[in-house]
Amino acid sequence: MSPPPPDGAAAVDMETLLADAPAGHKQELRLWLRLLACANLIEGEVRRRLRLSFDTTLPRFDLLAQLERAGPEGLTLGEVSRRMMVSNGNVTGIAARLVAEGLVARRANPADRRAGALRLTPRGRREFARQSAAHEGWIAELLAGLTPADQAALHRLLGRAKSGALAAIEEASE
Amino acid sequence: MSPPPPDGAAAVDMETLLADAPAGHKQELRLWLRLLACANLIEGEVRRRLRLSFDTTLPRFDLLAQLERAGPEGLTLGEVSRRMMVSNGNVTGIAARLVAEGLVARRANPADRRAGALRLTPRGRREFARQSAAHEGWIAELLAGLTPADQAALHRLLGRAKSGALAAIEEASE
DNA sequence: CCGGAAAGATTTAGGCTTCAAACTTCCGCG
DNA sequence: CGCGGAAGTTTGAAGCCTAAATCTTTCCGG
Repeated sequence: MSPPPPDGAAAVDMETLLADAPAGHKQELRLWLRLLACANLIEGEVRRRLRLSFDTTLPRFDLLAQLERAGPEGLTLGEVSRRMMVSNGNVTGIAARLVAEGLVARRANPADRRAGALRLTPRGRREFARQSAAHEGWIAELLAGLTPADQAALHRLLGRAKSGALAAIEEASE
Repeated sequence: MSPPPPDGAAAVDMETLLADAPAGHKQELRLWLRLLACANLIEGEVRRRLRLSFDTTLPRFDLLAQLERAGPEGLTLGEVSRRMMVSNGNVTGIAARLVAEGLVARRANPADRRAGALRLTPRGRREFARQSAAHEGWIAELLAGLTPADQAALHRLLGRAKSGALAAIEEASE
């Protein structure tokens, strides 16, 4: 999603197309497509800037953020995977790259040799501080089209949507 | 994302964590994390159901949707890539798999041998109809936590957010 | 003490995604 | 005509992601 596909042509996304469609179609579908388009648009731009400014990726950034938040104790791989809401095996790979880059260190836990802790190295901490500051600015910039009141309202509605979806998922998997 | 990671443990996502954070942090960031969490939650569930019910994926479904909407003329690869807002090379691979599965056919264009058209096969059309009906129901179900008024308000706010983000991206790339 | 279930982590196979580099075909201009 | 750039597509390298299988270590009940 990052860059409006290499060909610089006018992007006609699915959402725009559906708006023109025969209509009559479900309102929920239109809402969902817009939500998705909106999230993908912003996420893509953030990914692009992470790559251009810091030569890194969103998953790497997210993992560093988890470790920064976790403090000096660090986190196990499993804990990181739960917090990032991604699979276990996925974290193995991302962590391996960050270790190779010297931003993250693994320390064995003598009390439980299965679970080693992941921690930021000093360099990792410095690097994340730089990235994090830029990231926060980007988000503010990308959401600047909304007034604070809009932001609050959107936050509230998304909260409802999230709980509703969670309930639906919960119910479906019984 | 899709399934609360294989380990069935309680998911503590980044958004929840940030809410607990020292506070004082930017409102935009909280909004963004919630938007992302919400979109990922729903998208993940849709992906999961597509896999379980139809043994397919979201990109495949999206590509079929584009072709269905396009009518009997079909679309070139480039046109599909623009509409799906993904890279050119990406569509090559997805289309190749759909062709191998017999849901999509390529037809050469004698007038321009570079650009062949992609079209649904009869089987592709039938299959998409099945998937599409289920998909629409899923979305309605997952968004059922919102009243129609909530949905309308959310749709409107997301429209503003999208335009604002587009403007910011536009401005940044000048 | 010991045998099996449970937990943490890794591996494997397959798919999606991007960017950048190549390739083919088309088109316009000299 | 013929050549160079533009357009459409493909390929390759790298990374992200999942589900499922596997391996190691721990824990617990008998």
